[in-house]
Amino acid sequence: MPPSRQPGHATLADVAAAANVARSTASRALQGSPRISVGTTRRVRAAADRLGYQPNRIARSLRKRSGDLVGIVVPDIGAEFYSHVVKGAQNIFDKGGFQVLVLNTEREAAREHLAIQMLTEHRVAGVMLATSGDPELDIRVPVVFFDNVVPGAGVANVARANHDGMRLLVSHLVEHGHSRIAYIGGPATLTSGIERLEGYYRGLASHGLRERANYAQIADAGWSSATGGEAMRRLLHLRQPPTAVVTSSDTLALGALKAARDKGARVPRDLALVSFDDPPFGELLDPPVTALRRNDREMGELAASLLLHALENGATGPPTEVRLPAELVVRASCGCEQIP
Amino acid sequence: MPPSRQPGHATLADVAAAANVARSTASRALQGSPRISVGTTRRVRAAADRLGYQPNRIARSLRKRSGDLVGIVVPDIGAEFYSHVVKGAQNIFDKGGFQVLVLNTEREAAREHLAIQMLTEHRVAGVMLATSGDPELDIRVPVVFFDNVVPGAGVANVARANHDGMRLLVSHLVEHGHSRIAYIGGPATLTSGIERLEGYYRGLASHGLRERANYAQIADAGWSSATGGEAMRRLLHLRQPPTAVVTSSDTLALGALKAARDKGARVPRDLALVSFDDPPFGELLDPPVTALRRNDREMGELAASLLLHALENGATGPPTEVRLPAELVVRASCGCEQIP
DNA sequence: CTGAAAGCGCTTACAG
DNA sequence: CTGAAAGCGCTTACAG
Repeated sequence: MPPSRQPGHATLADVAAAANVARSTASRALQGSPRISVGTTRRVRAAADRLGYQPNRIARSLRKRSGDLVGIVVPDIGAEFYSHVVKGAQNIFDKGGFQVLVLNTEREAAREHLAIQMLTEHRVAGVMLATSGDPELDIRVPVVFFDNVVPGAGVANVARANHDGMRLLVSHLVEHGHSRIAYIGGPATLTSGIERLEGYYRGLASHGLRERANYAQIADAGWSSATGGEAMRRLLHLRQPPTAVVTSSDTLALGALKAARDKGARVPRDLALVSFDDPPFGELLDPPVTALRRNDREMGELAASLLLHALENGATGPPTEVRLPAELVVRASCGCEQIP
Repeated sequence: MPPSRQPGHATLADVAAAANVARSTASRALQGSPRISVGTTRRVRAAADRLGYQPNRIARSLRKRSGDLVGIVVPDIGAEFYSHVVKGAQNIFDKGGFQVLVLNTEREAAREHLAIQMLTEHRVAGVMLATSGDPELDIRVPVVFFDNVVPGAGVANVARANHDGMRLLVSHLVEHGHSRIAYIGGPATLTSGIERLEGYYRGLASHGLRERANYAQIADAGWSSATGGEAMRRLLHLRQPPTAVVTSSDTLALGALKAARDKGARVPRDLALVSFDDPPFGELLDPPVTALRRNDREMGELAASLLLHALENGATGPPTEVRLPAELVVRASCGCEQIP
């Protein structure tokens, strides 16, 4: 026996009966098919309104063998960066008529794996994924990787210009006369961890500066402020501490800034600080932090557009590889503006 | 003609054929039904593995007439508060076996209406909604309202202790000797806008302070920093400006702080400032801001738990009304700690 | 313990 | 222009 009828959900059959037509006719009328006469269409629509008919998308998806769901998988929806990406992406998917299933992985490969599986079981049309490094990715639908890139995979890869960005930051510190420039970044396991560290080294090299022992400090996988602070403390305890630090995220910058302040180091007088990822309200910090402009929402919009395009036109050829350009926002923590 | 078979998606029929059993048996084996012999179960599972079978949840939902989707509707997923709520809620739904469809409304009633309709058409099991005031809400599934309360509606209402929180803030300023205390808040149309303004007035009253003309300034519906700044500028231009300001959100506080600083008002020496909703990294601001501790994630977890409970046990009786308690985090902007 | 059959609510070739 | 029929991929009474 099927479960009892849910009250409050008229079906297409109900509408058809009320309008005195076949289900097929009702279906077509509701779709606005030109094959149905205007009179019938009107009658069906009226019946649907009268009954408060709301089509069952589950049934439609099953029958059409394609739904209007799309998945976004992120390490942490609570992180500003990801929530902004999701927002940007949703803007685009909305216009494309897609609904968004958001999954959190907490940066665990196992959860990422489950997330992908769940999305597959829901037969999503496509996926936007900021991978945390699931080693055995098995995605059977079009996927756009963002933030962390999987070269050559999916229909597109969207990431920031990590190399350029870091070099921009390092160069700016060099212009301030620094040569003892340290680095605080996330683990060098994923795109941004690897590329920003490389960018730091290249930045040093391009100015003829040498790499110093223990000047590259690595925080935890969550790029947490706490471990950013610990990294800063380690740097300050070095026999020859740096005169400038570049952090590879806003969260790390904030932790580092607080640690420096707690240790009595005045920024930028005793220690200059610049950061990837402009901290929210960076201009209100003490001191205001020089950083790279955020383009979180743009990344989401771009990634979503690329996915949408693939969904509509079919994926063709190798993945599109996109880098969002870096732009420096100069404030005081680098030494540019004097603090009163 | 039905659309052609999608490659890469084995069906239950495929599994059954491979295991030499009926579809019904395969289904039961995969569900771990005790009615099926261990041998058969093993055989079916092996076949499923071999074929990479991933059940079609769309089909299952249609047949069972209930799915594992739940909806969360928020005004702005990019806002820290909402992204944290969503994260907390997802934690809970995850454990309950539900997937989360997140919808943005941009604070527009029309979009909220569409969001609810979309969720209904997807036959979600329940909804968590931070309403922006859609006047004709028509939700046919269990709903938990959060942040903005709709008294008596839904299975539960979860909000912060807005009255208590504001009075806590006002009282603290009074303890610092202030009597000219102004307010910057969001529009008094929704729960937090209304209740925080009321809380401000009650706070004044409970200390025998009178309401002063133009001391309650209202920002825009997005509680944006920009309009918070404008409100602060209006206050500073008053013939008799306040000596202390309480803002009803972190974003307003940040805008107000910046405006005050730009006008040359030193905080807290010339002007004390306290805020609802601890700003992220409030301790790193200049000056560190005294505020109410955030409990965003808790709100999400609580709201989700209440919805889950209703889903499992059926909604019974009037809605549960929950208020998350307010707690003051004392820093420097109120005048408590002296700035060097 | 297993299977044949019905049916969830739609859409769409096919026939008229 | 309209309708009867099939079928999407499952689950579950019912029968054996």
